[in-house]
Amino acid sequence: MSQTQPEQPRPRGRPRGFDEAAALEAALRVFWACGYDQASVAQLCRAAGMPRASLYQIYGGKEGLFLAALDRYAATRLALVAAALGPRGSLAEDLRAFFEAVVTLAAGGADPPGCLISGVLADAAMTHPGLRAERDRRLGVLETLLERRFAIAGDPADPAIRAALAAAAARGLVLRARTGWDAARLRPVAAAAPASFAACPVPADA
Amino acid sequence: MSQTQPEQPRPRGRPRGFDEAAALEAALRVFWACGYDQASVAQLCRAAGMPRASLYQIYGGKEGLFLAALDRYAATRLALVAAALGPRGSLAEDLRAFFEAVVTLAAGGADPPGCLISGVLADAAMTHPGLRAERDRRLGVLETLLERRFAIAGDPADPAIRAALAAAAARGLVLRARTGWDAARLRPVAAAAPASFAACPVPADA
DNA sequence: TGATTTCCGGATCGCTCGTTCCGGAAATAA
DNA sequence: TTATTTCCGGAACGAGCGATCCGGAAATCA
Repeated sequence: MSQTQPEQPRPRGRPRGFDEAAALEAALRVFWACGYDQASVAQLCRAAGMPRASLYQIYGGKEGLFLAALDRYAATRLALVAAALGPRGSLAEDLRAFFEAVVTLAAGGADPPGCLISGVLADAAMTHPGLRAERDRRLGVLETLLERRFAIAGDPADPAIRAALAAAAARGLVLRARTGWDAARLRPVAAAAPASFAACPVPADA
Repeated sequence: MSQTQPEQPRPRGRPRGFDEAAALEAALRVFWACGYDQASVAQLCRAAGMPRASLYQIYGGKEGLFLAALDRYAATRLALVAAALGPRGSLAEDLRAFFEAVVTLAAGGADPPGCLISGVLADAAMTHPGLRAERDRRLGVLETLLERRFAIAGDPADPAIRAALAAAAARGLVLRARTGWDAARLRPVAAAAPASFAACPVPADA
């Protein structure tokens, strides 16, 4: 009861001198704040307290570290946004919670402004073909989540189109957060979104 | 009547061996396709048919060339989007023309996908402080245009908020264009936007 | 024609980057 | 202790970047 030994009794040689999870979190925030290309390996190692050699040993390189950071980002940040959608109240109520979660994520203050996926990853994928598939997969998640929620609400129009439009609005808000708009300025805009995307009965092709 | 001599009789020394307007247009497209940092001076000069020395002579450097490209972009591309807003018809009709112009600009096929301002400039400003003011000014133009149009329509709610939301949706569409969505895929989403932003009577704070 | 002004092509300079390599240090296993 | 395995700190490499410089070439002016 004095010690917990959840897994292996001990690795073999000299143990690591840094906390892997804390290092990944620090690297994630550097990528988030600076962007993929502008975050230098030296800066990442310094912030993470991780030796250069260990970065290449564990993640294979800068790109591998970035992919691991994306996983952590999805698990710790996007999970909150996804949970806000997930049906709890009316469509308008859940959309309200969703857009509020988006504003908190993008301009909450605790983390760098903007979004690691729609901002940093989407941009990095333009010049690093190895990140294209990751970008397409990660971006598609939001449309899928919204489409499911619209479908549950029995929305009369094509849920995929409503989802794509709501996702676009969310990403436009996030872009504004990255350009300096704070939460107080974004919140009234986000508050107007549910009425636009849920209250309107139908896109009205007539 | 055989020749037109609009301005100076002649510059003094050896004349330039390239067309300045065509060179700027070519540089604009390189920035648009590659991004600011990824567009190397060598690549810009090659595409523009402009010698390195002339670039520094005329524009002072890479950043000066980029600012000139932004001016050209606003004059030749954004003018179309602004004109679509009108006012020419009803609010819904003008919004329909606006979002269609946005899709054409961002995924029309003739130019690189995405937007030079909300994409390339917004990203470059993150790491080049000298571009921040330019970014804030250029981004604000769209909100201003939309706000004027909403105000003309006598929209019951705060026009600035409706404008910010519509601008966010437009930029989200543009982001999707940059990630590979073509015009055919974007158009139905854009077509659903006017009904969301114009038809709904009021954001409904109740 | 000769003098002057401007343009241009290429070499070069610092600088930063991601990556690799190597030897000493620290831990376990026998 | 001795042998073995793993981590770590720093030096070094090769490539690409933006920017500068210089001498020859091409045009106008006197």
